[in-house]
Amino acid sequence: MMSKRILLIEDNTEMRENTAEILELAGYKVSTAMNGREGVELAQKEKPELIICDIMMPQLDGYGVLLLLSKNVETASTPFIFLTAKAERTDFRKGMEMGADDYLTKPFDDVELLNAIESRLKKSDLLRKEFSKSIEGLNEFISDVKGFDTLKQLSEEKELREYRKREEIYREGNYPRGVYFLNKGKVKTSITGENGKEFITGLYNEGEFFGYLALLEEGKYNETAVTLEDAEICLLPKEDFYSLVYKNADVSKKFIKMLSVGLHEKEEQLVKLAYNSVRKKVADALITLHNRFVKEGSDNFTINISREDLANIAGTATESTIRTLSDFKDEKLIEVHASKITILNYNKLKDLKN
Amino acid sequence: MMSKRILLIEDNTEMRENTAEILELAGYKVSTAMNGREGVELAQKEKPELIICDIMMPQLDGYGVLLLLSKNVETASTPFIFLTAKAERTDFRKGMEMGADDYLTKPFDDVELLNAIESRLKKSDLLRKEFSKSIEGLNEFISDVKGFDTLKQLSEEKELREYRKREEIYREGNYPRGVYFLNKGKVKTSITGENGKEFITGLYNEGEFFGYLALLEEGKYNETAVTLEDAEICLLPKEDFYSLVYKNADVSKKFIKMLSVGLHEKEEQLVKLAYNSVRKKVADALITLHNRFVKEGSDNFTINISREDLANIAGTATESTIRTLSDFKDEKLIEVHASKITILNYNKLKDLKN
DNA sequence: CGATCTTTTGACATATGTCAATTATAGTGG
DNA sequence: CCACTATAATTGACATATGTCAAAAGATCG
Repeated sequence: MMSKRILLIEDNTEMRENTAEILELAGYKVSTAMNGREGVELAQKEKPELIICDIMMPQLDGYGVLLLLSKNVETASTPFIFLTAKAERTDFRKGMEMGADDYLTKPFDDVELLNAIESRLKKSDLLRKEFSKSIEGLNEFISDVKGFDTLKQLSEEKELREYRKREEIYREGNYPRGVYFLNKGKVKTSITGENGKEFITGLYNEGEFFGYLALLEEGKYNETAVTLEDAEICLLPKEDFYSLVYKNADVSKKFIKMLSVGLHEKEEQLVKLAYNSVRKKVADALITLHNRFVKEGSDNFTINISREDLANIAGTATESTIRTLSDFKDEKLIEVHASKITILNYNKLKDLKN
Repeated sequence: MMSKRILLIEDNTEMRENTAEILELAGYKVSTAMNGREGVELAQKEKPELIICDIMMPQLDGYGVLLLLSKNVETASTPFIFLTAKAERTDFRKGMEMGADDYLTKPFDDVELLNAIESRLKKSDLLRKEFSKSIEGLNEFISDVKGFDTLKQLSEEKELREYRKREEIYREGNYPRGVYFLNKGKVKTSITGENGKEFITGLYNEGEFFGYLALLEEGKYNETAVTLEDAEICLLPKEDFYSLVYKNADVSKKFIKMLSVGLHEKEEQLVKLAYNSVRKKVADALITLHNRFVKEGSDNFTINISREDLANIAGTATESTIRTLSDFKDEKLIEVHASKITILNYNKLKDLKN
C-alpha cells in the first residue's frame, strides 16, 4: 500500500522536525510548512491525505488555515487535526466548531498522535474512493460503507423475502420502512400519469439498492416498485439508512453529488422524450436496458422483457414499440425469440439518427 | 418569542434539580429525565429544541442516548450537549466523534452553560425553519443563511452586472465560477437535444439563485442560461457557496432533501411529456409560468413570453403551441395581446382533461 | 390440454410536426 | 416620434408518424 501524504504546519522548528520524524518513522510521507500561508499553498498544490496544523503561528494562524482550506472543494474534506499548546476550553471549542476533525494538546505522546492520525485516515479512506458518479453508484457506495460482512449478514437475516415475477414491493403513496436491497432478480420502479399510463423511472439489478428517494425526501413513495422476474429482496431499516447518510458530513456530500448528477440525467431524458422519434426512443430504451443489465464478458446481450414494459421505458404505445422492434429485426439490429430480445449491433442502435 | 424546550438527562438528583432551575430562570421550558432510557423516550415524545445529557448514568449511558437519538430523523438534528465530570481527553473525543455538538465538563458555571445553549440554539434556529420543500426553496434558504445584510451587500458590490434581454449568462460546457443571484429580471435555463431543439429546464425569478447544479455536481454546466428580459445579476463566488453548503451538516441535509424533491418532480414531468396531449402540455406550461412568476395580490396573471420559449417549456413545436393558444383564447381561458398572455381561468386550465 | 395472457399484424383516424406565406410587433436610427 | 426593418406571431395546407381498436397468432401456466 502506498504511504499516505501528510502535511504538517508548525512554526516552531524543533517541534516541527520532531513531529515530522515521528511521522516518517511511522511510514508516512511528510511535507512541512513553517507558517500558515505556506501551509495553505502546499495544501492546494500537493493535496495531502491529512493535515496537521498548529494554531498559534505568525502571519496566518491555524484557524485561518482551516477557514481557507474549507472554502476549496478539493481540500475541504481533507482530515484536519489541530496540534496546540492552547489547552483551554474556549480555544478547543472554536477549533472544533470550525470543522477540525481532532484537537491534540501539547504535550502529546507519539502513540496518541499516531492513533489520532490512523483513525482519521481510516474514516476518510472510505470516502476518498471514486464511486461512479451516477446515482447508481449509491449501491456500490452503501455496500462499501456498510462493509461486506454486514451486507452479507443482512441478507442472511430474516428480513429476506422472496418475490414472484410481477409482484409488487411497494406502491405509490405507501410510507417507506427502509431501503430495499435486491439480492437476486430485477426490479422496475414506475409512476403513473393521470391517464393511467405508466412510465418506468428506474431499473435495478442484483446487488443494488432501491427505494431511497422517498426516505431522502422524508415523504411517501411516489413510485411503484414491481419485480421484473422472480427475486429475493431484503429491507435495510430506515434508521440504519439515515444514520448512514447523515452521520458523516462527507457521506452527505457524496449524496448531494449523486443526486445532482441524477437530476441532470433526468433533464437529459426530458429533452429526448420531448423531441425524439419513436424509433429513437425505442433504440434508447434498448440501450438503457443493455447498460443497466449487461453482464461483463458476454458478447451479445439478451434480455427478457415484456413489450409493455419496454414501451413504458421508451414512453410510447406498446404497438408502436412492437412495430419498431420488427423494423430493427429486419435491419438485423436485434433478434427476437419469443419475449427475448438480443442486441446484435449495439453501436448502430446507439447512434441511430432521429 | 416562545420559550424553547430543553430536555435535561441527568441521574444525580441534586445536579439535575440545580441545573433545571438555572435553565428555568433563564426562561427555558425544561423537561427532566433521571436516566438514559427515560431520556430517549421523552426526546421522542416531546421533541425538545435542545438536549443536555450526562454521560455516566445507570441503565443507558449518554453515548447510548446519543446513538439512539441519531438514528431517528426527528431527533437526529436536535442539538446535543454532553454534561459530564469525565474531563478526560478520550471520553471527550468519543463524545464529539459520535456527533455531540458540545461537551461541558463539570464543574461549570451558569454563564458557561447558558452561553453554550444559546450558541447551539442560534445555530439550529436557522435550520429549523420550514423552507418550501421544492428546489426553489433553495433561494429562500440561502438568503436566510447568508442573512439579509450580506445579501444586500453582495448586490451592492461590483460583481453586479446588467444583462440585456435574451443575453447569455453561461453556456453548456462552461465551467462554473459561482452561483448567480438574480437581482432583477427573469432567466431561463435550457438544454439542447441532438436535433438542435431546446428544452427549458428551469425558470428563475427576481431574488432567486440559479446555476448551482453544476457546482454541486462538481462539473461543467450542462445547461445554458439566458435572460428572458433585461436583468441584473450578480455572482456569488463558488468558494462562498461551497463553504455554505458543506460547512454545516444540517445544511447538507437540507440540500439532500431539496435535490430529492427536485428529482421526484422531474420524474413527474417525464410522464407528462411522454403521454400528455399538446393541449395539456401547453396548459401545463402556462400553469408552470403562473406558479413561477405570479405576484401575490394580483388577480389575473399576465406574462410576456415568446411563443418559442413557451413551446420549449411544453416540449412541442412552436406552431402547435400557437394553435393551442388560439383555442384557449376562443374558449376564454386566456387573453392575448401581442406577445402578452393573460390567464383568465386558472382552474379550468389547470384541470384540463387530456 | 385448455384457458389466459402476450405478442403481432392490420386497418384506420388523427394529432402533431413541417414548410411556406402572410400579418403583426418591436427594435433601431434618423 | 416616425418610418423602416428585422423579428416574431399567425394562419394555411399538407404529410405522416404515432396512437387506437380489433382480431389473429403465439406463448405460458397450472
